[in-house]
Amino acid sequence: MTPSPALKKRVSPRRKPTAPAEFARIRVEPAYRKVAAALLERITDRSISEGDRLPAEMELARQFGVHRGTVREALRELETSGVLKRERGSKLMMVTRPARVDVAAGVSRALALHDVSYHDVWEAMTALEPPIAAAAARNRTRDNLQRIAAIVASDVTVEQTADFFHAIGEATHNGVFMLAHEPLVQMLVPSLATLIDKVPQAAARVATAQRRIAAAIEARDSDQAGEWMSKHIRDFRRGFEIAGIELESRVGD
Amino acid sequence: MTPSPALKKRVSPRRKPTAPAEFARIRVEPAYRKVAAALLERITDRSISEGDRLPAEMELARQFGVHRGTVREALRELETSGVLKRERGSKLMMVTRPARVDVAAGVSRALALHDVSYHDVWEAMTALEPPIAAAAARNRTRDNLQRIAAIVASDVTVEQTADFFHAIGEATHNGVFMLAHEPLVQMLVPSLATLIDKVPQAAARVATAQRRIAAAIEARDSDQAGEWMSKHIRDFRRGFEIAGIELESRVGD
DNA sequence: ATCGGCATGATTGTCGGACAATAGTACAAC
DNA sequence: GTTGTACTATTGTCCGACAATCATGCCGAT
Repeated sequence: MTPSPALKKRVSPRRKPTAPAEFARIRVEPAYRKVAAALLERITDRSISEGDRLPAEMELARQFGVHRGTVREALRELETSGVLKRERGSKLMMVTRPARVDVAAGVSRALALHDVSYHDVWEAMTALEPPIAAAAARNRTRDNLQRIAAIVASDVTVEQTADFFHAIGEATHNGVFMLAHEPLVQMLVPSLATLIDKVPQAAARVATAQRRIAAAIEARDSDQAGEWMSKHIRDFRRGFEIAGIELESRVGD
Repeated sequence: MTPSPALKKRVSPRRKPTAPAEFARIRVEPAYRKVAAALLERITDRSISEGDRLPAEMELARQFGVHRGTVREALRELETSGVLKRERGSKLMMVTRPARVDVAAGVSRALALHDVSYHDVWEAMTALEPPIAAAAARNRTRDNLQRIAAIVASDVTVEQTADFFHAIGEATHNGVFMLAHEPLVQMLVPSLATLIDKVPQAAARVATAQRRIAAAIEARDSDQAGEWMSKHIRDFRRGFEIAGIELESRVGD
């Protein structure tokens, strides 16, 4: 191995704990992870900030004193966790704030692999969406209102429904809410298709609910907004039953 | 470039849309991402299932017809997204379901980078935790009860508080809930330390609330569980104010 | 028969070095 | 102004190599 200081250390790892004194586990972290950690720290503490471009791989390799391949592996990590991205066909990596939709995609995947059922998703939405609608009613701006109105005015489709939820989330002006209900919506989307397809009255009911919710949000009536959202979500469940979607079935991908 | 069929294609990418007919963007995906996608698909559709070991890197490289370095980059992606892991000091990678805590860590990081404030987190907890407690009251098993009792019986510390929330989450038996409130708890944890430190009566109040909530969950009284959790969360806010934690300040890392 | 030790092979982590394809840029030609 | 050319920087991918580590099986001592 060709050493290159500081990062080259490798320590012999654990061994079956045998006798008296308990030792702390020895962590042997590969260099690529250290590099990733080092970069991530600079990003989270904002010494490299949003929109900055990262140096070229070669340059990073030089600075860290590791091989370019090692840097690349680190970059892949940061890229998947969403803090690095490449803008449209550019070569250099740019520091970004993880896009909600990407983070949510990861969460959705995790949930799917954890065998959550439609019932689980629905239950969570029952709990989460009404307060979100209420918060939206409290915090919405005129811009939010416009966006919501535009969506409500258009035909009910799968994307339209997703957009609706999305816009409500935005209107809360609370990043936690936005990020929290994104995965739920993502997981629901595929089933929405069958729902709109198989339940004739679905589109109309959804449209009505959306209008009511939008109106309440416009009026800053958080109670009403929550109420109607509550009904809206309950309606989804009825829709599932009518469409013959088994509530206990795993939410597929 | 040394070709190796199937994955070696590279298409010349987009060019400024100039005139009449709009063309669809052409996606030029690097091989490492294709490899990652291919592996991920086999994992999400369960043809490689939980606990299976992945073949060695060389073998994968052979199968995909790419270089080992390329495979490694793909593996790093899957590793960070949590579907691959290495069991304690083993060499081969194992397929896993992303651990909640890891997924949540990513979410927390994203939220932190999105400048959410303590108020945002608190608002989300206000909305989310009471329904979770209610669901826990409905779905808890005896095992959950035991675990909760054990936690409530021990001294209030930062970890103890986190464990409490964790245990409540488990008791819902709903993966969505578990995953949803994990990031919130993670983001709260650092501030809990100051809270317990600076507010003398905090520990006692927390302990009381925990007991009440636990009792309601044991009695399967979901309304009461929600009620008390609601109070509990409100209390946190008061604690913040007393401790002098600025609600509008960014939740640091 | 069991156990510690040792050679052996497989696998990962990391390195050096190479080259084609692409993006950015600057400049000349139409 | 648009188009084409030339040059450079950078990424994506490859080849090949080697040390450290893990798993395994063999072997001799107890």
